[in-house]
Amino acid sequence: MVRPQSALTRDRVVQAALTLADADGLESLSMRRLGSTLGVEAMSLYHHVPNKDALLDAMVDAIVGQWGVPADHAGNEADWRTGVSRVMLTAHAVLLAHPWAIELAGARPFVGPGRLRYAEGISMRLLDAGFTPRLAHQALHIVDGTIMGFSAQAARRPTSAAMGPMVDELASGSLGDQYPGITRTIHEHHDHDEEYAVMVDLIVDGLSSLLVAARD
Amino acid sequence: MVRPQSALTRDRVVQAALTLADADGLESLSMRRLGSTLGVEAMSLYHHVPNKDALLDAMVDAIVGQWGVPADHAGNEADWRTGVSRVMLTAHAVLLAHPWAIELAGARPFVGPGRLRYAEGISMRLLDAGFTPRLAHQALHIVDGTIMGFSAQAARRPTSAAMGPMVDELASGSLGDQYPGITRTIHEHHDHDEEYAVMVDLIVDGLSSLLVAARD
DNA sequence: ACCTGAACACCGTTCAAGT
DNA sequence: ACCTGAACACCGTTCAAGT
Repeated sequence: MVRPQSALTRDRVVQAALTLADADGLESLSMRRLGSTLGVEAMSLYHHVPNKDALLDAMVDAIVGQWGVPADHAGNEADWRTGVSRVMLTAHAVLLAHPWAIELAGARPFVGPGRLRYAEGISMRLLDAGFTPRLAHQALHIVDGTIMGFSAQAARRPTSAAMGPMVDELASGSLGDQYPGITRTIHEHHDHDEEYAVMVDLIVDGLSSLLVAARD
Repeated sequence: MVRPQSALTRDRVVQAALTLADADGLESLSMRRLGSTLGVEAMSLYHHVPNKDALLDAMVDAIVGQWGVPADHAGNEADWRTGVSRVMLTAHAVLLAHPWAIELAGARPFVGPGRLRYAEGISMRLLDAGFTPRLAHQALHIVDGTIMGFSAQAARRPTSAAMGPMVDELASGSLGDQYPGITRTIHEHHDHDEEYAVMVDLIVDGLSSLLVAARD
């Protein structure tokens, strides 16, 4: 009668999947392997999750749910910039801590509670600041696209092997005739986080302009 | 002695893969299936392509190579904005015509001739316009991230089934208490191409500000 | 109700064998 | 040199069977 404390639940399955993906990457996440980390046959998982796609959706939603929401700033409308910037920076950091989530999030349109929490946070903050519903909608897409696009760049492991032989040739300068522009810029060392901060400012400034323009 | 006109080449393999992915999606692209569209066993493909990953890299590079390069504008430096905008718009259109390329491009760091052509085009145009190498480098990342992030949004087929049940509930207004912000904005019909055009302007304006700031 | 084992219809890739 | 067939080590998922 005593229900074993190790009873499977949907939540334990998702958590174990997150742990496995963090440790060994997405390509190691098979139902059989996931089952074995839970001490159970693969087929048992199907009692708690309809199929692997649903599991992947739940994993992404758990990550997006960690992006947070803009703080309230005690009714200071002008501070929507701080709030939105902060969420964009947090989202980027969270994605980099779970790089597998980036390609998944880019490919799956699933909307769950985690994504809604984030979207609601941004939308509400912008509406409070005087954005029209239409402009808030567009701003959410802009914020979203920026987070995903920039995070994808940072997450792709730039190993020489994965990037291919041309990058080494570029770096050595031997392709200077054919690609003079990139040859001149490729050695600019870039602090990705700093670049992202510049991008976030650029976006928030842009949204600010859209807001002002819409007021006239 | 007559070499059969149907001889396999790396190029024919890649072309067939593009056609297959366009027609049936990435999940239908298996080596066995690809072989059969070429009238050949799967294993023959390995004489022209080292493995499937290399094939995927070649496919993405073929698509990125279609993004084009900024026109020269007869030495009119101020027109870097037109040139960069045009490439961003073309890139988006090309990606939407081959949606499978978006998730691939987001996941693979491979740099081939197609990507170099695009990167060289943008870099050169910016350097000509007076961007420092450092700023041109950063601008390329910004342009790249914007293209990928926004295209990913547009490419995810937003079928009700794939997005999950919460979107329908939101649309019906039944989650208005929990998510008042998105409930207020979700019905803003958005023309995605128009939104992207706004985003491109926002980015180009931002780059312009960075250029001006760097001059002081 | 929950878990299992065998099975089905696939994968990418190897390797020795054919021409 | 190029193509093949069989095989290996996997997949996600079904289904009937166990408790």
